[in-house]
Amino acid sequence: MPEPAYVKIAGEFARNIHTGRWPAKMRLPSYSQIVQDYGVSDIVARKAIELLLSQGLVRSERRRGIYVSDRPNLTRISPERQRQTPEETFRTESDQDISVDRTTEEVSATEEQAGPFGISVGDKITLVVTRVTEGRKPVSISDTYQPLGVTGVSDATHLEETLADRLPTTTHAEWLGTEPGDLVKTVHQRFFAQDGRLIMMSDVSYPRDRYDKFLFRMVLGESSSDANE
Amino acid sequence: MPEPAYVKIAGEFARNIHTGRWPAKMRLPSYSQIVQDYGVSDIVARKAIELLLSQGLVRSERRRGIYVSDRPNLTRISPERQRQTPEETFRTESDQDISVDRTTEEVSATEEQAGPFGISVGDKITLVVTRVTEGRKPVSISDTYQPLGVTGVSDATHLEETLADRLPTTTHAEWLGTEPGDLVKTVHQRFFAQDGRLIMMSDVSYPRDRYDKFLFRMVLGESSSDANE
DNA sequence: AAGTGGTCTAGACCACGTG
DNA sequence: ACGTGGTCTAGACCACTTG
Repeated sequence: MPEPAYVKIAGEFARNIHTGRWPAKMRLPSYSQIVQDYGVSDIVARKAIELLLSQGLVRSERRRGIYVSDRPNLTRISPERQRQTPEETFRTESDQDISVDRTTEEVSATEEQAGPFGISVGDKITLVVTRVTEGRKPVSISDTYQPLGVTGVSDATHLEETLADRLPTTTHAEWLGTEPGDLVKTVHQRFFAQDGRLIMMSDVSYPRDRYDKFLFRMVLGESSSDANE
Repeated sequence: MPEPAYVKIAGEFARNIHTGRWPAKMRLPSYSQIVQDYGVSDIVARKAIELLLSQGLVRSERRRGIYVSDRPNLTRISPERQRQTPEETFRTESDQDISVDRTTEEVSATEEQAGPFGISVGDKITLVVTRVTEGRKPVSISDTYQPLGVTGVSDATHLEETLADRLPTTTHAEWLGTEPGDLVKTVHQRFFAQDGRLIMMSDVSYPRDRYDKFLFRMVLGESSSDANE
């Protein structure tokens, strides 16, 4: 039960990236190169790269090559980012051109929105789709729902964020340019007012190589016992 | 550019699981079964299963089979769980036998602990290793560090949790019984006192199929602007 | 003895980007 | 024209579990 070849190769590559020996955006050796360099077969090289892809360390551009992620150590921090506009948030994360595009429309609430908002299916709500690019590369797309008349979240005092790995909706997949079968990081947000009323809901998708980790700052209630799980 | 065969198969299986047609713990068709049923090759069947594995919908038991996750819809909720002991937390998540084992020792702080705690490398600190099993299956292992003399986190008022997908440490991998190259969900916790002092740090690992999603409840600061990213 | 999941080899075709 | 990443086939061996 020795370490499989693809784990060994992936480990070596990961170390190169973490230590900075392989800088951001560097092109990795191609599959055929790896096959030659390490004397392994095609599939071993692919499994190694796939391991890096699922950790978000590298990104694949079809027919061009595999590249080290743009910022392999970026952390998404909540809830601070909610006090800023997306422009501000992404600008602090980046040294490149950020572009934010919003489209607003009125749609009929489905079961998914009607339930949490406490309205009826078919009731009109506002949908804002926000698309963010960084230096021409899409980095985020979100669907934001609010009841008519409500604008912004200045009344919100509490935020719930749910993080999961999901197959993106077709709309999100198209915008992010992911391959069929590619998972994305999804953040589902719910903003609540002081009285517990739901003010806004948002579904955000990020490509897997966007963030290395997700940080959440929380306030603890009265008595916390021993914490370790 | 049609949908690849393995995405189609994985989608079909995922639907079966989400709708409950395939109940928790059910054994999936074996690779050779899938090959026959769908008239595809070995590698297509494997890529399909792998897609489910990375979403945590199924779990693989070597030489036994692929099984639907025990609770394919479980959510890990913070910070509520910090007010409970691990026994209580996992008990509410489960209908099975929960066993929690703790070992305490004194170790020398490495750079990783010394920095955040504001002590010197080599200073003694307390390390508590907590191992949790559910019905004989390991579901969590954590390394908890505290300065000597500090016990518990009753003074903590703030909690930071960082979520990431990582290759586990050897200790964690052994306990969880993961295969080489398997990623795990890691939660890095930091407990702070009112004055901002770091009281406790903890590194927790979960197998990929333990939680479907991670929920975090946060309090928003004064002025929140428009939130969509 | 048969079946299983995990690893691996040696090929192949396609659509597209680059030089 | 060539190299690229993505998909796919048809084999193989191993170590172990199950009947």
